[in-house]
Amino acid sequence: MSQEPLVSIGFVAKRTGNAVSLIRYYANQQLIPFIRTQGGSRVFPRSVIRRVSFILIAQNMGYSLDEIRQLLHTLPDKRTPTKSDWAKLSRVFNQRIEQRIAQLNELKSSLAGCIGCGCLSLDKCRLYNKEDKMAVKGPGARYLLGDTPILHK
Amino acid sequence: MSQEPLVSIGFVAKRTGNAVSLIRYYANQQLIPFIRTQGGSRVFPRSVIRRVSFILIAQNMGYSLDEIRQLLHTLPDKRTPTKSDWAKLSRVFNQRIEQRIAQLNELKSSLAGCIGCGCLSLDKCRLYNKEDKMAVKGPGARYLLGDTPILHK
DNA sequence: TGTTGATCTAAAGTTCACTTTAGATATTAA
DNA sequence: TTAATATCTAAAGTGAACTTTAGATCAACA
Repeated sequence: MSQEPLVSIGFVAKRTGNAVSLIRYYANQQLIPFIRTQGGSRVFPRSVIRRVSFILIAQNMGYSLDEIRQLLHTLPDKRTPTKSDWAKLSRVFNQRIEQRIAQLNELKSSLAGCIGCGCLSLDKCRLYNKEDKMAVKGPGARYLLGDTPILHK
Repeated sequence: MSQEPLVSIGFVAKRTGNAVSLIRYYANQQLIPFIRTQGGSRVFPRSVIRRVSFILIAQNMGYSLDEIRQLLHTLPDKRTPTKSDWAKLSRVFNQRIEQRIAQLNELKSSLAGCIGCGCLSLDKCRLYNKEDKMAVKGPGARYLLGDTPILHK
């Protein structure tokens, strides 16, 4: 396959700061590649450390493991991902970060507008979630910070 | 108690864009106040709509329902929260938003530094999580984006 | 008055993301 | 070689945040 050095599950666990059971779980979930020794133990290309790190960050960003699996499928299976493979992936990722930051900024001003100053107008206060999975988990539209329009007269 | 208009569970559900079961759940979880009609139905002060909205936003920010319960306990039990009650709460909240934005910006530059440009140095790439609950769920330190120092020679 | 539709309860079920358990086999270090 | 440590599997358990189910009661209106 590749000349990449192979590492044990314990090594990966320690290096990424996680439990061995988690690494095994990710392996079983097809999130990280591995091969077996003659004895049956999993061994991993060293690059899975990077991959696990990516998974953790993506989770922190609100991606589910399923979505992460999709994302990682853009990486090559047969060879060790190169810098440019990762770079491509991280560009997508960066967009999400930007999006999320924008969202939080919006939230901030909404809070200021709706709660802070006491403006209760529906127009200004109601934030409509437009299908952004990262914004609000779960399906369907949700009205945020929307108090009743009755107060609005 | 108060002269605030009372609304049904279905009304709250519709107004906040959620299932009735969720509103009932939050009520049972002591996240939103309610009283009973003679017949046994829950009725809510209209202000719970605002409260529910707050819960949804806070969840989106990464707070657990437990933490949200804590946050909401700073609101008055006996009277309808005033603008300044909410304002106080939203200040705390705003700090978290700021924090989170800062964190995402850090993540962005780390991604640029570690993945984008191919710098694999451990010093630059490893992000140590310092107990920030919002940053990374789960206990203990996690090393993010940390690939091996061996490549660093 | 009847009949829809809303609400009730308690308990069980669901999904996600893991961890734990138990007993077996492998690998490494002394 | 022996003992300690690491890893294996399959299955069950966990906790958070809900939803679903079933059967009963309540409320609104034609």
